[in-house]
Amino acid sequence: MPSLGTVDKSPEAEPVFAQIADLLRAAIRSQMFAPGQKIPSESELMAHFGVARMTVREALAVLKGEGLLVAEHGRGVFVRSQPVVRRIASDRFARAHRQAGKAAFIAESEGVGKPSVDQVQVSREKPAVDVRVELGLRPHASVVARRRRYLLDGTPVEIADSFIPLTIAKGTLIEQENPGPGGIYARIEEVGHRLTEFKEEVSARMPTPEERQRLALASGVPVLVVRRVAFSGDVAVEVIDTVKSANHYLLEYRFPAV
Amino acid sequence: MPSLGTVDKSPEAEPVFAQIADLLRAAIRSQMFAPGQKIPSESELMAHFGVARMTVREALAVLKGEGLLVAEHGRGVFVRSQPVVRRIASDRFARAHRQAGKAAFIAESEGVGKPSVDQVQVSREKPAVDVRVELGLRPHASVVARRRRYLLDGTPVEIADSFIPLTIAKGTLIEQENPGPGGIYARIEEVGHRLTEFKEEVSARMPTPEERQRLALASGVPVLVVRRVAFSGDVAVEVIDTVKSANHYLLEYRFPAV
DNA sequence: TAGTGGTCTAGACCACAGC
DNA sequence: CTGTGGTCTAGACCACTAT
Repeated sequence: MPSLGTVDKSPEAEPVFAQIADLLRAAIRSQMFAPGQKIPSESELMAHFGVARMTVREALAVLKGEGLLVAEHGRGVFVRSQPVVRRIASDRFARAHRQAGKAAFIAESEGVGKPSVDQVQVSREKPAVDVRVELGLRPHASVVARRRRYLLDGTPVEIADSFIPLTIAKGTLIEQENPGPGGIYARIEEVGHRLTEFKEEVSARMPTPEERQRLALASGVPVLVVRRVAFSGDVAVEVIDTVKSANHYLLEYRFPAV
Repeated sequence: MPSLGTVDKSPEAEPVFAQIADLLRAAIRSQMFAPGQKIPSESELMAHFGVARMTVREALAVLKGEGLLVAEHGRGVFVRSQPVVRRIASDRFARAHRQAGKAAFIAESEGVGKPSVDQVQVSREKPAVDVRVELGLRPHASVVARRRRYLLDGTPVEIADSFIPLTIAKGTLIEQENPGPGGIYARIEEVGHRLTEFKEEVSARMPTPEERQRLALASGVPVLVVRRVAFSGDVAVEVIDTVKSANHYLLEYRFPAV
């Protein structure tokens, strides 16, 4: 084991677990432990620092929470290798893509990996209040809800729930599992709602347990929460709520100076 | 203490700490424990579930990591009250704001709170490689770096590091602590670089310890990382790296369908 | 089988908040 | 002073991985 330094156990010093976390963090940053590499076992760290196991584990918990380490049961603790980031430009909704039969997720996946979709659920329902207001619907109006998960090379990267007013989606392929070439937006334009503008609201938070499970997130990985509203003139024709693994996404926006 | 249910300690059941975390999470979601309210103490939870203290603490650690709970030493553990979210639209860089003497952070703070800036550091330096490439500079070119922290009603919300080519900033107010009315962008336009476009790249991750300290972040709060590049025609005139508390920000972008 | 991390116990002493 | 959470010890048994 490479030299990790020692800790100061005097009462006025920092907590020992914090010192160990700092030393390990510095070792990782300095590449003493490279991404993907195994760090010393808990037993070795106990011996090296002369502390109890829980103290070592607390230090490791700090670094797992920062997303720097991942544990693999029975194998060891490893430095998390940096993820491949997907750069998504805001032209991913270009009409040219739709006319070429590409839905947005397929367009943005080009050159990154093989896109796929699963856990598709389509239903008619009463929308939540905020969705209803965003769509400008009357209190008892219905929407078609499309819920699904997107994967890249088999790795789940995004959960997406779309809501389209029933008056637009009724009887179209939007109500089927497979909405056809060009995706939902192509179908919406076919029934006469030419898309003119998008609005996206971006925030971040820690995932819920269900999101962690569906996105197969390691601890210490937040999610990007994006709500997009598609407009045809002044009328909103779709609201989509997406939850993206922050590991896999980098969103790019361009806008003119006005 | 309200009824929290019981745990199943049989070997084939879920780990006890996970069950306790689930029960507490459900109690919080169902408003049994409302935001800001104190949850039962560790001793009470130990007695209620009949487990050791470390088991209770592990359950609490899970919920702290999710951002649902915060501990206050000597007082108790509390349900985190939901933060005020700042909605920031992408017109915050409008020239009209600059001409009214408002820098971007002041413009975006209107109606939200009282903006302020501290920890200002201005220096000339060699930029990091990625900044240099983004600015299209030659290998030994220098930039003016402006580092500062933004606060809203005294609460730190954002760390921002700007880099402006020395050829643009030299001898202007950009090299002073206070860049004057309208901010940096006003000064850049004054020396003949009319801004035409912005690019923003948005991602999220857990904060480093330094960022946690400077932004006064509770555990379980990620940061939004935004790099913005300002363009005058084809030439990049500024790169700014911002780290924002995800608690306080909701970014809004609008873009036309093309 | 040996070594790893995952869970859990039953204590201890400390620092801080509030009465 | 009491009760709270923060830190730490020294064990135990389990589940998983690799050989």
